[in-house]
Amino acid sequence: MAPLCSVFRRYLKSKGLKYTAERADVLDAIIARDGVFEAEELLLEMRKRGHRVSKATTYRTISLLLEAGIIVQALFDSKQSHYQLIYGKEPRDHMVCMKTGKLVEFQSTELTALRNRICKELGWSPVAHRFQIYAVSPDAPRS
Amino acid sequence: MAPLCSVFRRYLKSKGLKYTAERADVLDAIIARDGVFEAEELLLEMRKRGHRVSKATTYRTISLLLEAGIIVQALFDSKQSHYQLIYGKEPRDHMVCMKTGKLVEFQSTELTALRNRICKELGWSPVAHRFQIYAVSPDAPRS
DNA sequence: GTCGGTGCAAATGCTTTGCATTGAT
DNA sequence: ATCAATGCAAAGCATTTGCACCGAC
Repeated sequence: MAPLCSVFRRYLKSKGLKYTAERADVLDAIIARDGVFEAEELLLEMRKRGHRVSKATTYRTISLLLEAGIIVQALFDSKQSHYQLIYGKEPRDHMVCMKTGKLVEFQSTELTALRNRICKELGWSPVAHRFQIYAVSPDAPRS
Repeated sequence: MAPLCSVFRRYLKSKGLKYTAERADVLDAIIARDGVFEAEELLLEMRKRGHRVSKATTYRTISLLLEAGIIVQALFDSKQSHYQLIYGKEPRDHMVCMKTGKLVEFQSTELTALRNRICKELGWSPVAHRFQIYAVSPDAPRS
């Protein structure tokens, strides 16, 4: 599997765009987080490493990474966007604790199979899906 | 099954709040739409019927209906919130066409069973879930 | 020297809030 | 009288955009 930066570089090249230091910084910050992240967290991560990338560039890079299929939008509860590195990984779904906010990722091939079956019945061609479970984790204080 | 307005009224009463004409208007508009809706659409719907409810009150009422468990947030793709009447209905999931934007609702007991199984394995107690399939509908023009 | 890239600040657009007024019990 | 509800306009907040400047090829 090609390293992420070359995947991104290749994508950019195909669009006549450049792989700049700022774009590399954003990608590095995403790799460092390795999980669900928000735009603001990337800014903090980069600052921590002494890199100053503007908010605008960060958002613009996130946008490119989405287009490239390297990251996807993940959670869907808050108003804020959450993203997640996806390239080279199995798609992951999320379970969120309604009391503690704890987030657990899981994957289920059964789910994908079910999705494909539902699509087939209706004559649609599946592309992707999102599944999020709201639940209470065992370590939540019982009310 | 109790009519929606009494469910709402009962909820409000339990919180020491009132069932006002404006709140009734919002609920009526939601019932009239019968599907996924946005705040702005409710304002239009109400205007169409000659009711003037402010944007602020509409949002405040949506908030109360969410608390009451009468509606839930539905789609999760755009920045905008989408809601859906849920009380007295089976939870419904969504399939969105990536080319035409067409929206289809479906329900799957299998999905709920799968959700419960996943929770059980991890020791969590399931409360709710959301599932959205991204696909291409058969009536989309092939690229 | 032409394009794209960047940062800044301003704009956007949905949603929320502060506040003065109004209404119900 | 008290307590909540309403409408308006202003504020919030994540995200996007316009613009001037910079740099690579």
